[in-house]
Amino acid sequence: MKKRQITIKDIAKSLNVAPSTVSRALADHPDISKETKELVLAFAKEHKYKPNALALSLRTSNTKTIGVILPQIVHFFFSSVLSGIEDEAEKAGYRVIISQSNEVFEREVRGAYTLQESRVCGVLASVAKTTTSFSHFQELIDSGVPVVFFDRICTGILTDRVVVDDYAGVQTAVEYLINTGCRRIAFYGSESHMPISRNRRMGYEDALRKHGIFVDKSLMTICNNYKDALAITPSMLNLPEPPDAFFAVNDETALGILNVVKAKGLKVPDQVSICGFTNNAIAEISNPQLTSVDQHGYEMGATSMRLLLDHIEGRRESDQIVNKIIKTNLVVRETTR
Amino acid sequence: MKKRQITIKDIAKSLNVAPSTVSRALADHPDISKETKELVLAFAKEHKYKPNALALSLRTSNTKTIGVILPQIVHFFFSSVLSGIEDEAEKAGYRVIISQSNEVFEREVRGAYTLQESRVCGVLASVAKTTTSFSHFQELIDSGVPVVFFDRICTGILTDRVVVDDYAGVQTAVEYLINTGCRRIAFYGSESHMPISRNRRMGYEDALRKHGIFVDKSLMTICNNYKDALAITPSMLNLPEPPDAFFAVNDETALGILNVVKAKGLKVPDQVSICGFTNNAIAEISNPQLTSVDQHGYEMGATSMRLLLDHIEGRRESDQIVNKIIKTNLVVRETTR
DNA sequence: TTGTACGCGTTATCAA
DNA sequence: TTGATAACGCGTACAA
Repeated sequence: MKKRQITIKDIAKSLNVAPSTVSRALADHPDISKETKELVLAFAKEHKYKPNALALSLRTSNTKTIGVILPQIVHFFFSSVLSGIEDEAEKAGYRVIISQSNEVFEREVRGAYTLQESRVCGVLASVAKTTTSFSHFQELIDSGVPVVFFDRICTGILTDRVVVDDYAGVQTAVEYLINTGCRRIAFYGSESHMPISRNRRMGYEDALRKHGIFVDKSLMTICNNYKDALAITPSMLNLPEPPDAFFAVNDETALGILNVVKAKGLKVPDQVSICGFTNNAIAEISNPQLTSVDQHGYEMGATSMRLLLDHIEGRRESDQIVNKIIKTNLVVRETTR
Repeated sequence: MKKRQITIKDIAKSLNVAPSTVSRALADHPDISKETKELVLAFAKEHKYKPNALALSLRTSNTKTIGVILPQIVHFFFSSVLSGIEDEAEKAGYRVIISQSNEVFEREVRGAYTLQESRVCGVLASVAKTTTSFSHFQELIDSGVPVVFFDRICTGILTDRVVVDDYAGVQTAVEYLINTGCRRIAFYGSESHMPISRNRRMGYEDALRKHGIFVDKSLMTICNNYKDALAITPSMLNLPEPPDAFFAVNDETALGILNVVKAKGLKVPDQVSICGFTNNAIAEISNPQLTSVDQHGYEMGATSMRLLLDHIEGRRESDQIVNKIIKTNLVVRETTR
């Protein structure tokens, strides 16, 4: 039951004028007489005329649309970023098409392809964990579609990036733990090849070294979710020299640790400090409230979008690459001294 | 530096054939000779030809795009729904444009308008709290754009709806509390005029009445976030006859209650039972783990999308209205007996 | 087997 | 002040 929407032609026919006249009247062109304008405007309003964005885009070669490729919408961090992107896009009069990869490489590629078919003006992307080949992104850039990577960037590709200062964020947090008296600090990280994972690990190691603390591999583990944290933490606590603090690369993991530690009867933060990363909504809600490194997802989204718009609207040399770094900040709550 | 993408015309010119020949070759039309086809396909592949979705949409009057209007992307429930929508849309070959209202009426209206300009094939919407006039949705429907409301529906408008069985969900949960020995059950709800709020309240009241328990207004309060729960709960506990159980319309609120109750030194669930709604990721992570009513956001999104597709692709009489109800289920964890 | 012409909805250009 | 025309990229009915 597809009802065709009313067009300029329809208005023209009904009013016995030329389509071009209607177009000009609607655009408030100075050449059009007051009477014709009023006539057209009244008719358009009555029949709820809405310009066809497709036809407009085709004519102007400008879709006023940007595409977002991200791993998972449901994650707090990514949905925060998306929210920032959408708010900023709407302010600038751009539409937003989303494509979630669900961490599946093939779907990410398909998404990039579809966005290009849609002739988006630009793409904001955060790559899937399984992605190791980046030609789908390179193809976008080669076709003249600006791409800005956020968070999970793509080192192989020369383009704008917006990242959080993972390294400094972790280092600051770990130093805080050290300064509050912790000496055996465990690190729960991701094994991935992605820069963010490496940066966080380095931030941890360097903080220890800076304070002359031995980097003990037995305190470092691959663990980045709640369930695994429940499974792994008991053995950590049973070490001959157990940790007196934990740093986790996300808040779910930190809460897993917290729950195990509490169940063991250890006092938080008196005997064990815990610090997470992201500053998820859950950090504030946990008990005791979780100390965490705020990743400012919303701001990252808004910043990425603004960067992309600079490109799209020609406010910047296109061959100039910008790397924005979003400052993290440590939100000290109750799981640390 | 907007580089124009390669078109069928470009290919035609380079290969000295007519555009229509290229078009047919790309579509694997039987009339085209093998040689020409191979020639065209090879050239297209080499130059990374991608069909222009705009031109195609304009020709076929079919954008293969759907629009989503929702209050806030960052909420766990809504991002779950969105994820379900996107997955189902991608399966069916549809693009997804998002528009978040941030609970602001004017922005919701603008979103509906923009989606109509984009000539979306259909719209999935959940209305803002501040929305009391619905003409922007009616206008979509009047223009032949099918609309499916999810969760926060619009009673004034005759169209498909997908809701969770709030009433039954709450009733079941409250009955569970009653059956496990609770008698003074507090209710933390929303004051809104929206059906979901009313349904939940009725589910609560009816469960009590069914079991011959007096509906005590002093146990019912307007409270639907963590902070307010921290503020309000102490006075609840100081009532002459304090509650022995709490039901909250979302999980953040339930956790606020939980934290206050624990701080008071009351045993959960021995002295006080607590039940939330949504079954947020945080429910599993809290300590003790929160009993909650699972709202199945992802499934709601997927179901809504499928319903919309039935409409769009003509698999259903367009004047027939469908109300889908997503069954909730009570996930009993550790905050209830 | 391939080419020509048209239309989808719009606006800029030129002509009247 | 208004109208006719062409073009954006594509597919298809019709002609060759």
